Amino acid sequence: MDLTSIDLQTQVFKTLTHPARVAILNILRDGEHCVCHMEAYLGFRQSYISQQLAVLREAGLIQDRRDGWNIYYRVVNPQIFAVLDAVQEFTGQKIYSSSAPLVACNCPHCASKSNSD
Amino acid sequence: MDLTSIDLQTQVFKTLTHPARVAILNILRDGEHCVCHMEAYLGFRQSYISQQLAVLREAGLIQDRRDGWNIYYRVVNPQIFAVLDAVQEFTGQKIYSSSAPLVACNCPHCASKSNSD
DNA sequence: TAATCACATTCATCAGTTTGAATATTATTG
DNA sequence: CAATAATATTCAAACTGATGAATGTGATTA
Repeated sequence: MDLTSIDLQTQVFKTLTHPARVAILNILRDGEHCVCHMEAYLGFRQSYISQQLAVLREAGLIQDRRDGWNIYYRVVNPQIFAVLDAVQEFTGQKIYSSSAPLVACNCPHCASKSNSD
Repeated sequence: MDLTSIDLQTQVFKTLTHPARVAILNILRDGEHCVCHMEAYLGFRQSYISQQLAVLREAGLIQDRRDGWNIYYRVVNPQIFAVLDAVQEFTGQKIYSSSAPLVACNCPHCASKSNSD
């Protein structure tokens, strides 16, 4: 049997073994967000979040886009959410819906959202 | 936000980071199987498979049942297959269907199957 | 009860991951 | 071009997991 093709799958699982990384992906369910969001929402230091973002980026799970001062991250392939959904079903721990409210930071993206509310 | 509830999920992912363990779970898609199956099918030494089975067992993903000389393993909660399905979709690596043919070993279970063929 | 069969556990070494602290980079503004 | 804001990288110590070799256990048969 071909364990090589399974390696591709276990690599994905490896990337998902860290709570902060899973939390980040859950934040990205409703589209792109800047790093300051994750800082505000997760309460970790900036450098720590950047480390986890680097792991997710190198694993090919997320992409970044710069806009002025901010860098916005988004998921490359939304099918990753099906993996998160499945494990949430399995554990009975549905935490995030795709419309989960996020804490606002002072990036232009959030500022405009707050203004329009 | 509650990272504790995410820990439950990352624990599942941790258990799935090993190719042999994912392969074992895929073997268990079509019901219970004895250890000799996994030996025959995966080509690992018996003690190695037992080690991986212990990890899966301690993680609560599989259960065992003794019948004479053989010990049969089965998945506790079939929803785990949805997790495997999701990651196979994500990577584009659909390896196993639930009707994947298995190598026969000389346990009573397989012997009766081989006789009926 | 001794031998055997199927399976489990222990242990030690090696490799990879996590984590925090410190520092670097890059675009933007004045 | 100097200062600043947002984010990234590096490094080292502590921890965790993988692996193989050897051995243990427990049910079964003779």
